[in-house]
Amino acid sequence: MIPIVNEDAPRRPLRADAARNRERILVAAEEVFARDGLAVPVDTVAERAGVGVGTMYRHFPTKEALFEAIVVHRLDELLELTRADIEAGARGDGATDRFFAFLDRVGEQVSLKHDLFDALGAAGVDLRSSYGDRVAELKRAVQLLYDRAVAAGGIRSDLNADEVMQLVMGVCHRPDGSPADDGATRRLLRVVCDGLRVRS
Amino acid sequence: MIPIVNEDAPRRPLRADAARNRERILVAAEEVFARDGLAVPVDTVAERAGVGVGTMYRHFPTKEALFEAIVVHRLDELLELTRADIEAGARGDGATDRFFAFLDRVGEQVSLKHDLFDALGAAGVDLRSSYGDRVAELKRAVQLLYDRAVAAGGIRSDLNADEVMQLVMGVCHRPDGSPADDGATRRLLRVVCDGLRVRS
DNA sequence: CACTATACGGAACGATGATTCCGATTGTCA
DNA sequence: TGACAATCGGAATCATCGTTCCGTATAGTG
Repeated sequence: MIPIVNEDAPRRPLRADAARNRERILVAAEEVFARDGLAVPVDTVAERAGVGVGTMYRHFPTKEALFEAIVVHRLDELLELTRADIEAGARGDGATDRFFAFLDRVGEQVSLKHDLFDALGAAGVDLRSSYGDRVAELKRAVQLLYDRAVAAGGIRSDLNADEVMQLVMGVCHRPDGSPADDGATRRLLRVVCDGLRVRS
Repeated sequence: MIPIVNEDAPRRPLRADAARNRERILVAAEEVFARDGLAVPVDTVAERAGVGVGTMYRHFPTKEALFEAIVVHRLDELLELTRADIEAGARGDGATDRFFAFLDRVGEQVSLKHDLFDALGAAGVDLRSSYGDRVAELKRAVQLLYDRAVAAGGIRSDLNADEVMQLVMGVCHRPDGSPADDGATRRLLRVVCDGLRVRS
């Protein structure tokens, strides 16, 4: 129950070079994971950061840990936007459009950040990751916005948050070496959104 | 230009046990690749076939080669159905429904056979695989059925075969350890099809 | 400036998975 | 049935990748 050590308070400030390297590693990892997802070898990140692997492992005890650091950051950004959407809180006519705009945003992130896709994909399978609660929150947000749009009468009611996520993720995912986007992803997402609308 | 040996004609008939093992390997691979996709270790296939890895490698010089044998078979089945659809050849009212039924079939295969997904996904990236021409044919078929449905006035016209495939594949793909289906996939595909319809 | 705790780099290690090799086995044919 | 080529099985090998270790370098401090 009571943790032996307080993990939140750093024992002491990092040495200057250590702090610098930690930052470099995070920046490099953000780029590399975005491009190639979790599959990329750790050496790639280290090289890109201009740092030895040993250094990486001092800062992040495991590849997973580094990945999680990135993904948690990504999810926090996404949740920030989401909260804005929720609080803007249209329940009337705006609800449907707001929901679609939200899906657009999620879709854009997923198609841009390969790591987000991997994380959310894996999250479906195992929710015990350290960002599991954030994923749960995201899912709750999706469900809430979806329910509001349903209540506003704009979209079909026979889905749930998981299924909506599967639609967006599936459609917006871009396989590894695929060429530039030129708006195809957005167009596809629009097809899905049209499909969600109630038949007029 | 002229091949030194004719690869199509087997030098001599296979020995009885060899033929039996070859068949077992194919059966095992079909099951295992369907369940786990290309990611599964070759030993799993060998074990399932009740055969040593060495035996596998005598029959298929590479993991890729075995995988291709399976996928080519899968694609041929799919193309068979597709040709039936094409020749049934409705150009009028039926074209849209026929197109959707076709997508249903593709979606079902993709969600059932994990290997098909891997193969088609990779095919987008590198078309030089030995089944590349079959994929190309499938794509042509999709385009044809799509064009007919568009001509019949049933669906939107701003997509192409690649994009239609991406929609279906993304939506129907089932991540590795995911639970049983209970019709969710079909429901999602229906959303997509509704999205493809022209607004009434 | 010297001293030491901290941090660094990258070679070495361990696990996993594809592929190769070779002594043992077995089908086929006379 | 005996001989032999085809085939088999699975241990050994090679490559990749995550992780650990340890000798070296350096920021911080007096």
